[in-house]
Amino acid sequence: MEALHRVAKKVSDTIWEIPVSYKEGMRVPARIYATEKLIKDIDEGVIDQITNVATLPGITKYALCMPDGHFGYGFPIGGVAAMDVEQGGVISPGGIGFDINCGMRLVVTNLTYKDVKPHIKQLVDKLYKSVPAGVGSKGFVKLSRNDFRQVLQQGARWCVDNGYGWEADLELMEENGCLAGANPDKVSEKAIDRGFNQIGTLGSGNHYLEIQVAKKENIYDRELARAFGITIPDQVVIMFHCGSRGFGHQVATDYLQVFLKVMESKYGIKVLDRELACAPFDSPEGQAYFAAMQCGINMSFANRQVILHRIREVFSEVFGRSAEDLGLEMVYDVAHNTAKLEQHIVDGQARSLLVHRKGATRAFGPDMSDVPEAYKVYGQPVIIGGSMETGSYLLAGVPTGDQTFFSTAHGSGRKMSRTKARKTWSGDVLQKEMLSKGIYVRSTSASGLAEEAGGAYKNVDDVIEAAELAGISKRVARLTPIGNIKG
DNA sequence: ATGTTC
Repeated sequence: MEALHRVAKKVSDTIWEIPVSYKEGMRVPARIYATEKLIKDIDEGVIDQITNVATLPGITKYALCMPDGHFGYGFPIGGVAAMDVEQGGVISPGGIGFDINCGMRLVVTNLTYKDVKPHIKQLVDKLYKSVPAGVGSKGFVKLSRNDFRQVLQQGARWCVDNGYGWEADLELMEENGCLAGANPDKVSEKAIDRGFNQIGTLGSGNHYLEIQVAKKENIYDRELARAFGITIPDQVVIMFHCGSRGFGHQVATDYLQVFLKVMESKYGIKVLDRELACAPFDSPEGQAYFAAMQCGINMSFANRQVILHRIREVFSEVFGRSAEDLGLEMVYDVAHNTAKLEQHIVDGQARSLLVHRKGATRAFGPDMSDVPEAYKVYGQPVIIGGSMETGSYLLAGVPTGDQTFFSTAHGSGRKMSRTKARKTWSGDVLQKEMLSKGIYVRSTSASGLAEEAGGAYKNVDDVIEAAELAGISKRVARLTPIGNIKG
């Protein structure tokens, strides 16, 4: 993009740095991760947004934008910002996203493409019924509001204790599927009302559940693939993408209002965009949002856990074998809309940082804390949802990820607005075209399907290449869709 | 993303 070439210094083939002189108030430079090829697809607005982020109190080292970055609410989607909580660092809902702990889960099977192909229509049709999708969808798990508060505190553990999943699942999730700081007392009744019947639901927009094939020619690192459970040629896997539904949305909405009231009057913080509303992490308001936001994180882990349970039921029914027998085991579960307190070394000093990742995935390298024992020597699995037409990726974190506080991309990244995508494609035609390409897709909404057309996204291969060249994650396997339920 | 404009 012309504008970025003009304002940024090219630090390497994949890093563009905008200096603090670009805009008054910038505390640190902004860095955008992209190859020359990707630069042309980056929204002009991303430059403005990421440099706004660079003015926030406590921001450390850089305001970062991942290679799938695009325009978002306040922060770009793909934004990463680490705030030093001992230096007045802030917490900002715009740096986390409305869909708190929107994330990805990947599950393997011991089936091959040949095994699954004759059943794909039946599998997708049954999954479509079992995993409610679309706006306003309700789950089959019937909870009281007080049960739901337990879910908010316990996350995926609640599900396993109540028959939705296996003990071994918990080990294979970011944070083991639960953050301890969640406090339901900091959540509004309205948020509880919106969320208590949404456990086990997919949602809408770019949320989906997909059956994919790890084609043998698309394995980039055989050792890592094996470690992560991809062991047979043309193995079938299941990937899904969803979040905290109306619950997380309400938590974000509630605290944006709280922060707007106190930000300037009580804390003297001025932001360049109201969408960057924030409060000091160490303030009562900041701590309350942090505790409520962790409820959103736990709700979302629980949501994905119940969906996994439903997937196991459907596969078991279709193949007439138990889920254990079908090898329906977790690879991993990653969050890509969070802020988490982490220790990082910055210029040789250990710092306590609140790392905002908004449309960005944590990608811890080998031997780091919270990487499951089974993956410790390899680094954390990173699950990248591409578009439903083109494909997705399994990656791993790498030691050189420290440059982004161990963060990488989260998906392909939109390059076309939803409005424009709706005008460009017809959902019905797209569905037929995808079927002819070997992808059986069902959606609650034809226009919603059109919004998610592959052409509305950047090329996922380019995004992943940029992340690998930059040294923030490495490719393990590319995954090809054969069936998709789109919310 | 979102009871898709409290």
